[in-house]
Amino acid sequence: MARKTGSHADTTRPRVRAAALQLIAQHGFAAVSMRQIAAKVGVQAGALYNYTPDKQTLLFDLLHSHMDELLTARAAAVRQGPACQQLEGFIRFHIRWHLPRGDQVFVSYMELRNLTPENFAQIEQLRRTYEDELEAILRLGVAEAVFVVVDTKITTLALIAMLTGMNNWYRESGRLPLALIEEIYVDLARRAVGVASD
Amino acid sequence: MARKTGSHADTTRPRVRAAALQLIAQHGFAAVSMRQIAAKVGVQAGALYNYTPDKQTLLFDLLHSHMDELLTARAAAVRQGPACQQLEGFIRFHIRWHLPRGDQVFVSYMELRNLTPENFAQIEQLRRTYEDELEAILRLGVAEAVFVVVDTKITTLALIAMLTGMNNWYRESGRLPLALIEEIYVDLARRAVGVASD
DNA sequence: GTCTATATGAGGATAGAC
DNA sequence: GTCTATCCTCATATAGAC
Repeated sequence: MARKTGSHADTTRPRVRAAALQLIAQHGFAAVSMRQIAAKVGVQAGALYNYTPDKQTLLFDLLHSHMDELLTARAAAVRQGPACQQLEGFIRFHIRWHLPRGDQVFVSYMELRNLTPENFAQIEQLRRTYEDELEAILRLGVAEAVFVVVDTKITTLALIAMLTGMNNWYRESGRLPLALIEEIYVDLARRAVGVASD
Repeated sequence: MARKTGSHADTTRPRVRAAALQLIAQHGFAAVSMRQIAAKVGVQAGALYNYTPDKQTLLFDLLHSHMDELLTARAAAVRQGPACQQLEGFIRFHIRWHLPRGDQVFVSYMELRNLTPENFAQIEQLRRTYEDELEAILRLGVAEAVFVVVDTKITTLALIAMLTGMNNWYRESGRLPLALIEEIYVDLARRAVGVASD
């Protein structure tokens, strides 16, 4: 496992990212040192600078990749049919994509304030794009007269918060199976937009 | 009269807490130095140690006070009547107590991982106590057969996440008046537990 | 690409004067 | 209670050998 020198860029780069992500999720960006990350990867601190110009860029790359992957996955999902069906699809997509990515989701949410203003603005725009996906569905449902929603923006934010909050407590070893939890959240979302459950 | 040195414990202590809270909310606990806090208070770093044995204890005190104040306020609120009325009361209480305390709420949520395990356990217990307040209402509603809820614990967590998420976007200068937002959330909560809105 | 060594600065915390 | 001065540790980032 421990080789002393040589070319390992292809394997080391993802390992740097993985180590950084895990440590930042556990301790927070500001509390994690480049030395800690290097130690987890198994290299010296100086070697990290082959993969990132500085610590800030490392954080930005992690968050940017996260949002890119999320939006790419969402774009690949089915987004057709009546609003009620699309809403259910969005909820299930969100849960299935976010729950297995605890560290990424946590870091992407908690470390926003450690981005420089320029980097923050970029990430925030991507986040907004994702939220707009849900709001568009709510608007569609209102237009179809199947959703009863006072304000689509507020309801969107409330639903997103509800969904994202799952990552704070969900554990695979928990009391309820994921399938049931998913059903509960689909039901909560349907109720939130004023659609009777089936 | 403006003295440069002397006894200012009564005024300095709350100023230390206020400065720490604001800086931590803005930059994060690990990123804030004792020197920064001292500068904001207008004293030298060493003087802070008259008010806290160390930085960790300062954070713990902030979070502990926050939870104490929350639970005290909640205990003083009306908690009688049918479940439907109690639910509405809880939602309004939560919003009215949390929204004006942006920094405290943010710090209390974001800095949990920077507590020592012992300190974390204490805060977590207080948080649980608060959540149990809401779950008790849901259980009551189910017992009264006016709420239709698959799982009271999950629904409790979903509602709390929805409510706490408000702090992330609500601004006094925002698009909608607080009174309307409150109505929307009361309505969302009612729908979540399966009660038709009025 | 990784190493060792280091420049340069900031961090938490303490001691002792006033 | 606050100040100044300082100890000691640790941080990010860079330079140059291999």
